[in-house]
Amino acid sequence: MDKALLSGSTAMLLLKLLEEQDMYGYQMIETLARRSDHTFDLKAGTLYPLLHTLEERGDIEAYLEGEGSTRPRRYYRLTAAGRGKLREKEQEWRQYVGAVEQVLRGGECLA
Amino acid sequence: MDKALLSGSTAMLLLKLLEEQDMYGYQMIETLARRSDHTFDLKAGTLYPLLHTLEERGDIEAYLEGEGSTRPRRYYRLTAAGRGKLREKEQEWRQYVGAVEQVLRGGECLA
DNA sequence: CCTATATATGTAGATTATCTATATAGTACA
DNA sequence: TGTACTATATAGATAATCTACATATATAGG
Repeated sequence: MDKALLSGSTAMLLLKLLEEQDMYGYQMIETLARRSDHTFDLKAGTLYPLLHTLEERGDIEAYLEGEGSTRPRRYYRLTAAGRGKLREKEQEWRQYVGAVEQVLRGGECLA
Repeated sequence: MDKALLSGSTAMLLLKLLEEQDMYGYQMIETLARRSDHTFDLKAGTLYPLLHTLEERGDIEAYLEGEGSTRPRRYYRLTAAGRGKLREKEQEWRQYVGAVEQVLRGGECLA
């Protein structure tokens, strides 16, 4: 699988996961891998910096769960702004896929 | 339009165009723009280096047309190897799109 | 005639998103 | 005891795009 194809849509996928339920980083990696039949095996070194960027932009918010315990997890929740971003990105995605399909469909519609 | 989404699929689109007919660089930019309703407005600075790379890899071959005239055009043709690459990339593309759709479809199929 | 725009190809440098590798540390199992 | 899995994080490398610049011909309008 060419990793370059993933470029640009990772943030959309993460926001989508968080729209369904709050999650921590490692859980997102697992969920994406499972749901995509391992087409997306996001690396930790890709995910965590991306989460930090999304948090800085105000698209997601972090909170610690199980703070007293030995291993607190850093959960993320989608903000209202993040929900808007998700809608935008979904629309862009549809447009992009449609455009590629139109090229692949080929000469029939050369106009 | 987020340019990052384009990443990785540009080569596939160019190979596809050349499968239909031989083309020169500028013509590919125009054809992609027209056929995608300007979702893909590939820049010259993106296209030409990419064409050179594809040529080095043996996926496409160049030849000059109108060599005597004032402005000869550099046409490209798809090689047998390039045709194979195109089939591979199309398959990867289908898999990638399917995986994204499965994530966007959401919690219904969390398994 | 001159100038701006379109055609046509090309290179250099910046940006961005991914990757790999490394670091740290608790938990589970053999 | 040690190996693998869970969990988060940073640093540096790689790859693909972009913008900006460079060059040159053709065409259309003032």
